[in-house]
Amino acid sequence: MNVKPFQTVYIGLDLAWSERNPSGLAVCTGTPAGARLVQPPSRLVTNEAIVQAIRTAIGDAPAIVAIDAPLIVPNETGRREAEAELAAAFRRYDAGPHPANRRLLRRYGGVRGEALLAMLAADGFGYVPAIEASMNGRFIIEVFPHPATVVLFRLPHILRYKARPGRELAERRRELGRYLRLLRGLSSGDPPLLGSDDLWKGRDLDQLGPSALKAIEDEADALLCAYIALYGQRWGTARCRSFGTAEGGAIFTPYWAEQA
DNA sequence: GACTACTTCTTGTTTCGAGA
DNA sequence: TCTCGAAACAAGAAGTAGTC
Repeated sequence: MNVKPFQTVYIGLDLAWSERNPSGLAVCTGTPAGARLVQPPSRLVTNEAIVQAIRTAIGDAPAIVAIDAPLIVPNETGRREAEAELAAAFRRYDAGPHPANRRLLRRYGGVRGEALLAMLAADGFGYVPAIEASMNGRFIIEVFPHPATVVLFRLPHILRYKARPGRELAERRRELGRYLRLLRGLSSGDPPLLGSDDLWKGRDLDQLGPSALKAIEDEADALLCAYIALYGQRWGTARCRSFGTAEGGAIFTPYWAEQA
């Protein structure tokens, strides 16, 4: 991929906890003033495929990879400080994060995020707990889409588009359709994300089953992760906040300007 | 056999009702 | 009023049953 000088590549990765399930990946390029989607969201399975896709996308350019998955998990049991703080701030919006610990993640083959960090370190990437405005280089951050949707789209609670016991397919379709419309609206956001206007437009969600909906969810979350990276570089701590610590794991998310 | 759909599991917090 | 326990809810993934 040919990236213009001084442009940053913003990569969103909705990372599955194990390689048994596909992960969504979206690639945008631009500057803190705005970016364009250059690679429509896709789904990849293995760590190798993900790393190769990232290497192909970034070339020699600086890049920020925003990953929706636990990256630093030092605790054997319980939950991380980041999850406790995030839950306290966003629980009223039903955006409580899933507890992550090594014992739980061992069921899925270990902390996949740590493995990816190690693989991408060879390409000059370093883990950071937060993005500062206009920072330049190659960074990896951990993000969580639900709080981001609440803040970016000013929602009273999260969009309930994920499969849950008792949640009807019709509700999932309705909420996912709403989510996709909001994502397309980022073309007029601050910063704007262009090129996503036609995404999923030809898909009739009412005709899709749970698996097809899940695939679109993964792609949509990947796109939002990429936008969080762009948003973070645009606003930094003025409109974003990092929960937790670098040592114990941190989750970076857009935050209300008056409270960030 | 491959795919889809549904249920269950795990961890931790919040809410609500019952009892002291 | 306070404490305790049960239920509900969030998340991602595994396991199982059903269908083609």
